[in-house]
Amino acid sequence: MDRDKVAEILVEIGILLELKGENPFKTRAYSNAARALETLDEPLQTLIAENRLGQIRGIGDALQKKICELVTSGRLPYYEELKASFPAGLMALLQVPGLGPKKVKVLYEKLGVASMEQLEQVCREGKVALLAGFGEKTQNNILEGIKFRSTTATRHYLFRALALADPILDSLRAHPDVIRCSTAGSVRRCKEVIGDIDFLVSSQKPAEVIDFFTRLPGVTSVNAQGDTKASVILEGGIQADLRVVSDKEFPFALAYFTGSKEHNIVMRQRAIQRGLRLNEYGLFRSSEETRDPQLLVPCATEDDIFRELGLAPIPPELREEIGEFAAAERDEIPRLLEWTDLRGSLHNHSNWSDGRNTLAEIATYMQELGCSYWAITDHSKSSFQANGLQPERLRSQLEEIRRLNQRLEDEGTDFRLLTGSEVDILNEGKLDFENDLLAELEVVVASIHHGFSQNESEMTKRLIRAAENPCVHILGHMTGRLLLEREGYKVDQPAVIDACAATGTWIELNASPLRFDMDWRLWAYAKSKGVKCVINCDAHRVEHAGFLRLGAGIARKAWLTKADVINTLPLPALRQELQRKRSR
DNA sequence: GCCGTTTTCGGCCCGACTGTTTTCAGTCG
Repeated sequence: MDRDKVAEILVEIGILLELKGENPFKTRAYSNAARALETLDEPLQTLIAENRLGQIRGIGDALQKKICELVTSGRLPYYEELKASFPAGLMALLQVPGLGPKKVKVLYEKLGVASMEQLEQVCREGKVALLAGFGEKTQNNILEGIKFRSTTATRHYLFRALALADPILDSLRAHPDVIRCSTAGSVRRCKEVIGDIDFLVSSQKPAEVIDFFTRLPGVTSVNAQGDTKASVILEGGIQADLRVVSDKEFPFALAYFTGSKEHNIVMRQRAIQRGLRLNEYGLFRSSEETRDPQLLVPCATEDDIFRELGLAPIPPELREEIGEFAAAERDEIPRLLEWTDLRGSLHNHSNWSDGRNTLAEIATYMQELGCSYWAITDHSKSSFQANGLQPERLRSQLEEIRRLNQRLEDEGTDFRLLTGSEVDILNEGKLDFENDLLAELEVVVASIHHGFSQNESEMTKRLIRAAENPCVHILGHMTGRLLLEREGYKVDQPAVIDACAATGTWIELNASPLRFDMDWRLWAYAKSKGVKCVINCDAHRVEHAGFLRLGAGIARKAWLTKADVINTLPLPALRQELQRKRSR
């Protein structure tokens, strides 16, 4: 059994134990262990083989034994028995807003509720309101929650969240009673998908700001509204939360609400170790709960808080408790990539295959945007669904690109279109074009677009064989995943990374907000092997150039610097690097 | 179930809001 599946089961055990009413620290131990597994930077198999699993923080004797059992035998009777002790539909009830393990347990034990349908029925019959600890309002809220879940998704694309958040942030910023404001939460941490949008404001008149927020255009309903916070639903069903604090509290609240939860726990523990107490209102010289301003350690910004806790400032994107504390203690937080470091994209489409715009439109747009280059990598012939190019059409496209570039040169501009192809990786790793044609192209991206059902070992071999082709510069969207839509195909990504390291092949960070593939969690390994990243828009229309900014955000989350990313190079240096693999 | 500059037992991050209570439990972030 692989690592991700094991982590999934550990999370499930944690939830099942919560339903059983187990000690909350015990249940948390399971989700902590799952997280620890997800962020391993070496194969789980190796750790088990070398008996080093117990050295991982968060994995003790009991969990080590259970994980070994799962990996080696693929089964865990403890889990199976636990799972069998509850009906299958019970877990889903936890998805209803307002329902946690305690309430679900009561619903199950008192009313026999074991599915969403049964829950809806007992609510309609008025039975829920009669339970101890429940009431009319809870019953209605559950019905509302069921309805909400069935009509709107609970996870959203980052770019949708940003599109909603930016105008709200502008409105808040313009409000006379707002001193400082920011997004917080997963949006600020640049997670690939988000659950809700968090806003933080400092103000001396919180009531005015909260009232203003709940009446903003785009707000469809108000879930909760108090003295310091409000929760609303925006058009499209995305939940947005606002917190209002005093300006003195702002940096502490910003750090707190940016999270992640796991990151915050470590921050608090560090405070406790220093005889301090950290919460959203401040860092206090006290081991007791307090908000005494006399005891406050003054901090004007988040950076000051990190320094007080013996840490170099940690950028929001890195706050996932995946090694940022060790790095910040040693003052080794890298200077992360800025999106303005990027000079162009090396994987894009035109109307020659399934893109919207002509080559001339693309050249004009990208040049005006300030790019130095833009590769045209339309689909190859096997992607007939995407109007893939036959060799003859590709050769005539090359001609047109040369003519366009000549015109650009005559006009005295430095911007250039680069010729290229997103060539299909066929079954068994053969490419859709012969090498003599690929060798004529400046940029070759190799990607998988069909045959998704092959098993992991075949997929891995396909990708490795493509990487071994001297004409291939970049492996495109490694897993083919579409966020919130479909899982990627199974592939042993570390093995493919190893092959890229051995062959000098670059790996794409596909900046399409539906993909963000290869996943940010894997770049630390790639970087350790010396594999370079290319942040590509996979643009199908000129406006997709905006994806560069999102891709850079994900790259920051992956700890990447300017030096790790190929398309920060100016054109002459890029051309040299493109030649390098072919002359190996 | 994990963990140790409080070290092998007794802790484990912290506060706001809601609803059902009348002082608090559950949920959420």
